[in-house]
Amino acid sequence: MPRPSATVKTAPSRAWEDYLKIIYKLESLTPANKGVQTKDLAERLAVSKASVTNMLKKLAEEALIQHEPYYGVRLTDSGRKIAMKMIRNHRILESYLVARLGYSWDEVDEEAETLEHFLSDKLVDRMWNDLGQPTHDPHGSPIPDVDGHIENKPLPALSHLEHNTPVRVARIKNRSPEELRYLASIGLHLGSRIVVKNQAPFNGPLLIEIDGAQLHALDHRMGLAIHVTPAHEADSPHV
Amino acid sequence: MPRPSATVKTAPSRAWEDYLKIIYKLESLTPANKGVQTKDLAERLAVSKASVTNMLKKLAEEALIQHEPYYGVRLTDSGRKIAMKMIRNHRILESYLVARLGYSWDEVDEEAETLEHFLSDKLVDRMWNDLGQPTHDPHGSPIPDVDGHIENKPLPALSHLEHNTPVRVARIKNRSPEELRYLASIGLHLGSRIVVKNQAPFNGPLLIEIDGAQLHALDHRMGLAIHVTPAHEADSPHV
DNA sequence: ACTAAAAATTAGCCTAGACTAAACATTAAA
DNA sequence: TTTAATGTTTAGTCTAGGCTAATTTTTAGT
Ligand SMILES: [Mn+2]
Ligand SMILES: [Mn+2]
Ligand SMILES: [Mn+2]
Ligand SMILES: [Mn+2]
Repeated sequence: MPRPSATVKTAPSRAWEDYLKIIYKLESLTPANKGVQTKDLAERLAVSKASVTNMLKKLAEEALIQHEPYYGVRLTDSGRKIAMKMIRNHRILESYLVARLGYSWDEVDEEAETLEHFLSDKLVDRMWNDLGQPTHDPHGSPIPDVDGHIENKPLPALSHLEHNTPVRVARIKNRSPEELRYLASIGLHLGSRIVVKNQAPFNGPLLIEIDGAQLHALDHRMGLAIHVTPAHEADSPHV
Repeated sequence: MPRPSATVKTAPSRAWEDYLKIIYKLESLTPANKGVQTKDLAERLAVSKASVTNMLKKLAEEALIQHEPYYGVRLTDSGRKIAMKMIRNHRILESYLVARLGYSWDEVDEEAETLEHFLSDKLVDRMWNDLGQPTHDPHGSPIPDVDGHIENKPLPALSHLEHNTPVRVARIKNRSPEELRYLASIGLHLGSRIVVKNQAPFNGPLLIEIDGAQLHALDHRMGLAIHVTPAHEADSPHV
């Protein structure tokens, strides 16, 4: 590696960017009075807890995070900016692969997870413009703008809905390729009209109707990942 | 980094791939009885000679090259295969950026130099098919096929031509973005019809006519990088 | 044939970013 | 309130891939 001189500011590495991105994602799942935990980062990044501690020290030195030992970690503005850039790169690339190169929604994440770190601003910008400046990716997740602002409208999950109220699928979070393929196979896509008929007790499976057709039993955890808007609001919310 | 276990074969790193690619490129400039020199690799890769020696040892251990100390280095079949894959990735990406995202030929190399290492086979294949399975990149360089075979037709350079014989530009090798922009600015593109009117002595500049229009003085070294076919052979050879 | 220059290697060092094992701090349970 | 479990940090290692300085080998010039 070309040794980065002490004075010249070197670009953040792939590792740093992934840490910052995951911290961002875990922040939203963290109670407001706590920071993101070392353990959770270690788990998501598939790395030892000691490695996380070690990296957090470096990120804190560069003022990308605030790290209070034993309390947890929070992004600073500059750290958040880098995280948002990764998410923007990721989601625009995923959108492009689906729209222009025939990828399906279960294939894009793997590709994007690596490439997000190596796409130039120019390339991301050109893909985004070529697509008509989309605001959401193929999973319905919002694309941050170039300044790092992101839509943050909380949408209810299928598992938390009143029964017999029609809704439309607006976003599907964090599912594995296998699960995404399964959803597609039962006809559940972004924009699908869903009616929850019933939920079995003890966090049991949901019974749902998809586009007025067949009933399907859907695992409770899957229902947590599927976020919806009221059916009347927008017929096909983003895409 | 996830420690690669001793038994599981790990993918070659970016550094290894760049070494193999540059070795491939230097092989064609090396006399048949010699190997590629450490010094030349160090220069092209912008690393120290000691670093090269060090890496060559590792590449030789994996049987990607044959390294005879003080003599030089040659690719093995498996090393060449990796080199060709990088060149294929690089050239297909460059082609795609020009054809689909409005890049000009001077902008693509920087992007491709990094991304070549991170593109999946699937993505490269889809870009290639989307483009209609091109055989040459935007600089006229041949694209290796998936098995690593590459067209190897030696084309004469402008600097070595008979005067007053019309030719067409078929390939432009290894020029900087600045030089490529200059060539475009004087109307010299792939497929341009050129007549060399004169060459000043002592490797002096060439006097050339471009598409029957104005005369331009062209530096001898630039003329070495511009390769041509006879004007009658194909009107617009690849592109 | 001898010597000087060029090229290559060796030896020793460094940083990034992993790891394990052990020590320490906090929280939850008894 | 003491203890056990959980989470975090520290200490010490390791590999990849760089570096410089010193040494060795080859090549070229006289
Ligand atoms: Mn994704
Ligand atoms: Mn990533
Ligand atoms: Mn190139
Ligand atoms: Mn490269």
